[in-house]
Amino acid sequence: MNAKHRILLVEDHTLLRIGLRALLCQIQDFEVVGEAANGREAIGAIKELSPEIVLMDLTMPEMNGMEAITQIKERYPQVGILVLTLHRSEEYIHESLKAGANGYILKDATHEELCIAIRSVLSGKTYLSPDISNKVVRVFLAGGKSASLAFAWESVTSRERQVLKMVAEGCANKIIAAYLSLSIKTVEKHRSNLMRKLDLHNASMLTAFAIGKGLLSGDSSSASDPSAGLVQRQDGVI
Amino acid sequence: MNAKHRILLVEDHTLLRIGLRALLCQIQDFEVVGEAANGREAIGAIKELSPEIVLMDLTMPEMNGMEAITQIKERYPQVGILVLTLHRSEEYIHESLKAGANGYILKDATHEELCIAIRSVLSGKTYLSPDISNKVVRVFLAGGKSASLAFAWESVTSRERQVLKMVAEGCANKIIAAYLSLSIKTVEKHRSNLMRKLDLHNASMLTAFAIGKGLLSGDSSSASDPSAGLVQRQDGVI
DNA sequence: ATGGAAATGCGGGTTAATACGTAGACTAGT
DNA sequence: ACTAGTCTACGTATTAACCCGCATTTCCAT
Repeated sequence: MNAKHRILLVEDHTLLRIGLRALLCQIQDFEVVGEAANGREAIGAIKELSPEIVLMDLTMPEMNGMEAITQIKERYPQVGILVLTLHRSEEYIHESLKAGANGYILKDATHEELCIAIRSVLSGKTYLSPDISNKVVRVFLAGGKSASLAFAWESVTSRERQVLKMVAEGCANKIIAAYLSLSIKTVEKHRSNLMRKLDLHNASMLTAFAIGKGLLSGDSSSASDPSAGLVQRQDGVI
Repeated sequence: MNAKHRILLVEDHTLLRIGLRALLCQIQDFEVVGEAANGREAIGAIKELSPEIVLMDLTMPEMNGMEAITQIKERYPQVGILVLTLHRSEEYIHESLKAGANGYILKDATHEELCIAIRSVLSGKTYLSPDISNKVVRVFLAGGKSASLAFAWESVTSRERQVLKMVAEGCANKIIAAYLSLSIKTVEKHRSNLMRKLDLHNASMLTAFAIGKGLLSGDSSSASDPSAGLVQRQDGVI
């Protein structure tokens, strides 16, 4: 009866990780048995430490949260996964829940909410932050309409993603064609297909979409670095 | 000699804030005298609590860190300000230091580094994370070349920013002209001036820049989700 | 007051992007 | 062998974007 609940923290921001540990250790029946700074470490840590629940960030180097969740749920389906992130977008929520997350809570939650969320997941329930559950409910009421965007995205082929990435980086069709050894006409076709599939109607929208998708500049910190996405490929020298 | 150093936490992510409090309270001579979730609250808290040092995030609602630092240093120049953020971009570093920050540390720093940074600022020194000081030195060696982007941005007029925002939202010139009651030619001119000033050469680059600058309120998913404006309250546990 | 910057607007011209239709080559699955 | 999907590519046409110079008005600061 004295056994503490074993918690694993997966979070790349060291200070937040240590802070969370300090916070959770104050709770009588919680025990932080380990920490990991990315998805790969997390999987190793689960094998070794067999925690009951994992608190997981989504945007991390090496292996991101979504992939990690998928792999963890494949190998250790009994482990509860509570996503702890700052991302409010339906994109992340949808992907996380689809990957098998048992809860989704925001980093601006309170201490109390975190505890409630952890206990919910420990007892087998699914916990969503109020903001998050609003979105989920709204999509549910809308008949999963916005899931159509996720569906549309899955219909985008890898070649098209490649083109999308370069478009978002500011490359002109001519540059993309040269870089990928294609005809401009082909690039235009890919671009046109992208816009049709995603229901976007110009280069700006494609760029905003790609950035939101995280196609540019791996980590979230440099996602808000104005100079990060603007690579020097516009020079045209390949 | 038993007086503890008075610390104020300014950070919008509640969990990190509480975690930091728990962390810093473990140090003998540190005392967290207050917390604030944005710049406006921070200024009020300083007036009331007169801390020696402020740990401040940069990206916050209501009033962001940069503005807050400027105002705090105007009114309470004796208060040390240590920026604690996840942003590694020269943009933020430059702006923060220019506004008067006494230190700049990243959220993936360790517990020990945080303590060292706080003590450095308390003793009147300037502390920069190793990664950060590297960048500062590099820019210094390059003769401040990359500060040119920050300078360029300041030369962008408010009307141009307005146009930039709409361009990044995917609006065509015609739409922008109608919305702002302008001639298409004028919009084209603003757009052209923006591209010249910022050294960007098409709509995609403008969009990426604007998103990096945080000119767009919503994320990409809500940008392509027409129903994203609706909100409703709902209980957390489902 | 007078110069400078900002905002607005036009003309003329070039280039790039977008829309739409068509179609061959290739791959993978049935 | 047949089918479906993707990647590739072209043609044609329209629209939007981009570049350059110039002019006007307003407003602010020296």
